[in-house]
Amino acid sequence: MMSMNSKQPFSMHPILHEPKYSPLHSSSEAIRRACLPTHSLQGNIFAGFDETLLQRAEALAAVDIVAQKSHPYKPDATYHTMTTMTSMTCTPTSSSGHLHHPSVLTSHHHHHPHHQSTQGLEGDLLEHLAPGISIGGMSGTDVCSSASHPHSHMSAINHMQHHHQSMNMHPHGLGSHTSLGGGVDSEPDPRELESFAERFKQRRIKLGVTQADVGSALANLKIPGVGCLSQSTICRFESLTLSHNNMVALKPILEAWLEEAERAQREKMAKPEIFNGGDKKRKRTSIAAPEKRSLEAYFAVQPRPSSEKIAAIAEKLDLKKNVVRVWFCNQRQKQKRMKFSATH
DNA sequence: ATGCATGAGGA
DNA sequence: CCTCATGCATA
Repeated sequence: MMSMNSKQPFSMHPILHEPKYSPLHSSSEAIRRACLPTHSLQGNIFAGFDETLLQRAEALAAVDIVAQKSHPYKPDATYHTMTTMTSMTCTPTSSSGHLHHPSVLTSHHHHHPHHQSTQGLEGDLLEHLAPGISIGGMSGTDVCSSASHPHSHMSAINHMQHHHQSMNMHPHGLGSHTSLGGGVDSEPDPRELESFAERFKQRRIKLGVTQADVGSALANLKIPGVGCLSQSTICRFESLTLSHNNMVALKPILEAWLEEAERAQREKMAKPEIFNGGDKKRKRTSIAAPEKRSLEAYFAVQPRPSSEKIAAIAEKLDLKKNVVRVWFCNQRQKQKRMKFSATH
């Protein structure tokens, strides 16, 4: 309905890239892979019929189109994976499968202390927390600004030369090992995350702050290891469309922001001032519907095609190989994304 | 709210 | 090359 998207300042510089944090990859990966065997079977079957595979998939895709009105076929095999003959086994409750500790995010990052300070520090404070509801007026456009290159980007949050030891814990959250007495690592409790996300969104709206504002303001909180985040991420957090680990990692940060923002608002209200800055940049390649249908069909049969197959698919669909590869990566990510709403 | 993309880090 | 966390550009 209403897109409260009033601005999207930031765009960070691609200059720093140093070490990096180390999430919990391997573990979840291992688990995931352990669940794959099912595919191998069919993988072998199809291995000798590459073309058959492709044709079959395409045919499937074609059927899809027609089927939309005649059969109860679902065009988005993507999320259902295998409509045909595969029955993935260990995925259902996979949610619990890949949750480990929230060691994500850690960072360094230099934030420029920008601010042309308009007035006292109060306004400043507010601006920091919510660039949109600031008093002095222009604030929005300074957070992690730097726009310019049509492609500059990189991960903002991360590293810290700390040893990212895997003191991982189980979905019980009793790690408890002395890691700060704040709440940096909370319990991997899905329900808590879910309710927090809802609360967060509501209070955020109450504050009259957009998702983009939150993302920007985050950098000003100067929480060790935290820079700004994009509107996308805030949105995904609120809608729980992030991985569990990601949610767990972001929660304390957003929680901190929320508290500060509300505190700031309490001590001084301001008039919302809207600012907009617009500058265009990169162009997003869009995959046409037909191609997308084919890709989905391929994905249904083989979510992880080899380089060769990707190349073949790319050629058949007349798409760049990399586009196809990335598409598959993204599909996999989507397929795995935590939809606790469904499983919890 | 989402689609396509980048990149670090891990094998 | 993959996974994961994130982001820009869009619908």
